Amino acid sequence: MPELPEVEVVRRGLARWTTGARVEAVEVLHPRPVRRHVQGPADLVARLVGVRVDDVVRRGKFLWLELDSGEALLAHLGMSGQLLLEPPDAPDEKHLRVRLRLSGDALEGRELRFVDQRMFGGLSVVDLLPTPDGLPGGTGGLAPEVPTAVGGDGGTAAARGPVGVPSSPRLPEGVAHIARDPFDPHLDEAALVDRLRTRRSGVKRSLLDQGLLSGVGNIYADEALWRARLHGERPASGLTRPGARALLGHVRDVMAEALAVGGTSFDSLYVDVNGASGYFERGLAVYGREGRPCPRCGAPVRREAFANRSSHSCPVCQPRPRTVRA
DNA sequence: ATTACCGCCTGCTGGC
DNA sequence: TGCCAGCAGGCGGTAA
Repeated sequence: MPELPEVEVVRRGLARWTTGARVEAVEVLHPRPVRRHVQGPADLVARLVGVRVDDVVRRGKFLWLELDSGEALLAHLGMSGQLLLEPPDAPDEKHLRVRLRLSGDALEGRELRFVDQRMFGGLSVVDLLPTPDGLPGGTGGLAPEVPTAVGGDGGTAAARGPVGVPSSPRLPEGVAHIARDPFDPHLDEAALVDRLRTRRSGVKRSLLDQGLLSGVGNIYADEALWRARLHGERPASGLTRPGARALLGHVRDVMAEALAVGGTSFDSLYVDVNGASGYFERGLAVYGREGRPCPRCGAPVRREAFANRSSHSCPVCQPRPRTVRA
């Protein structure tokens, strides 16, 4: 399930190999992943052929290619989307949805493929609009190399290192409602802390609200809450300012550690542009580990229903809040 | 404005 | 063996 670290790994791969490339041809093999391009698949193709990729930018889990036409190829990986760079003679994946033939020196002939089993994700071409505040819209450019080291101390240094460079001060149409993410240098953390503390819903639900803070999904929400020793159903309004700041620090830390080892690959559904898995699964303390010992206290990890999915936590380190009587 | 829930998708697993 | 319910879950839409 691609969350911010996984999308950033993909962004870096695309930035490295497709910046400056030109789109030669586009083939839409399934209509569903381009459903958000309201003018239809033929229009999407027409807008892409002949344009050049100027930058690859990410905000939260949204990713886009800035095009020299003034538009953006906007992508969301959803649950199972992949953007792969492959030789044209590689066999088509079973769930290949869109193929983009590109020309560019760094590509060495490879084409870009959007592969998506469940089709929650998709591609569209939309206008690039100025940001309301005039600040960069997200993280772009050629970031430092993704470290290939596996294991080690979990990437404490990486948690403090640079994540990317600012993009142009533009956002694709329809992305303005997505908040800045924890790696964005223009995230207003004080304002976020104050806003978080006005929320009446649970702190996990708040972390997952992409309009408040973007990039956090179910995995990293559970991991950050474990680090902060908070149960996800604690009301966000009950956080102190230092408590909220500490929680955001844990969100940033766990995501930076995951990024440093290529992200989390739970099943084969998340891979980088070369098809390689990430290694952070071994860094997870609670997510997907029901019944196994809490790394901190040894109590068996608990799984609870949460909004038609699951939450994982330690029953000792993260006690449930007192049941609130209506 | 905030909050919560539903529907969208496919593949896999477990129970009967 | 086959069938089906349940599960994975991010996000847009909608209703309260």
